[in-house]
Amino acid sequence: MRLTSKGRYAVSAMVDLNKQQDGPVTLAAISERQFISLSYLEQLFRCLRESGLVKSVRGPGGGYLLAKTAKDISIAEIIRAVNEPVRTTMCENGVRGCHRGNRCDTHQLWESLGQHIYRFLDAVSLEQVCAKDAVLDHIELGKIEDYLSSNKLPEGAVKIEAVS
Amino acid sequence: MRLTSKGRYAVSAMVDLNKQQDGPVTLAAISERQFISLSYLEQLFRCLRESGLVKSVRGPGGGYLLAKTAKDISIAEIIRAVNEPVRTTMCENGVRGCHRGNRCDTHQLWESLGQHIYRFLDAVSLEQVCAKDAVLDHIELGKIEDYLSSNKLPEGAVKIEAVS
DNA sequence: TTATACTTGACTAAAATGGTCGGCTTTATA
DNA sequence: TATAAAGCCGACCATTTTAGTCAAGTATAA
Repeated sequence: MRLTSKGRYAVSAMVDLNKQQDGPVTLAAISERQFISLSYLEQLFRCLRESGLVKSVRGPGGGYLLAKTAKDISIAEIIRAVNEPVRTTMCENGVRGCHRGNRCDTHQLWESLGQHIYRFLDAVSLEQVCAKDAVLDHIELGKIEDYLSSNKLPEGAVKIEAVS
Repeated sequence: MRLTSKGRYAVSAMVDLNKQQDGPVTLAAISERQFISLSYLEQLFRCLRESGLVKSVRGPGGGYLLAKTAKDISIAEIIRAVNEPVRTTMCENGVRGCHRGNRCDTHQLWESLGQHIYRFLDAVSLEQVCAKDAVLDHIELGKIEDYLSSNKLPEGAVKIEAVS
């Protein structure tokens, strides 16, 4: 998982989609409201659909709908959907640094940070972002404590590609 | 503050520097150990010096030294030192989205995430990263709770440049 | 005075990003 | 059943950013 503006565009689009009440929402409409080019939205929604976050209705009157309720969609899922699966870090394949047997010093730092970011984004749902007076600082703190105490490593955690 | 490999290189170099015990450390030596090109290190250390994290000794036998103790240098400082100051997000200058008076929906999300990352990196010191058996997950959790309860907004927090 | 090491600025190759374009398929409805 | 609305899909491309090189300095210990 990487943090790029592509992911941010995707989140904006999903927020917009969630706010529209009835029937399929066309990309053209999202494009106008969010100032994202239609072609780019097509790219993003293809990813979102393939990840099972939205479903499409073709033909006139068609558009996109959320495939699950907003409460069950995390921001992490959205961002992951539009980014390529992470390449393995250099720490594993030994191209530079972190090789010849000695584990690199900063490895754990980046891994820890990556998990930290992942936990944050995974703990925030689309619904929470859409809520008018969401106070994310408090929302996520509780969740994060749960994660840490449960000690499970979230699959697909954020990779801060380590270099040496 | 941005998270790029430039920052990761800088952290690796600082870790290396801190591990060398006596006297100034030459960039040539760091270059060899960390597999970072000398020219690139020069660029990085210029930033680090200008930010007051290291000091240089010129001439033969010269090199670089930490300007403060490792305990007093946070990873956030290192990364900030080698990256340009953040441009204001689009949310403020109204180029696209988030303009015409209505504050963008995702603004708070990215701001919150940015602060979250910042707090993490600010709570970890160079010394901790160098410590052999550091368990960052636990180290940072305590500190983060302090931050949240003390309610102060760290200046220069991480910006996840918001787009809409 | 010379070799070592930092200092500085200009330049550049490669990759990522954020798109565009054109043509296709599905389907409601007139 | 013709047509237009909408999604689907693959190829392509310009710009920016990143990571790095190069060349020409300056300071200083020995």
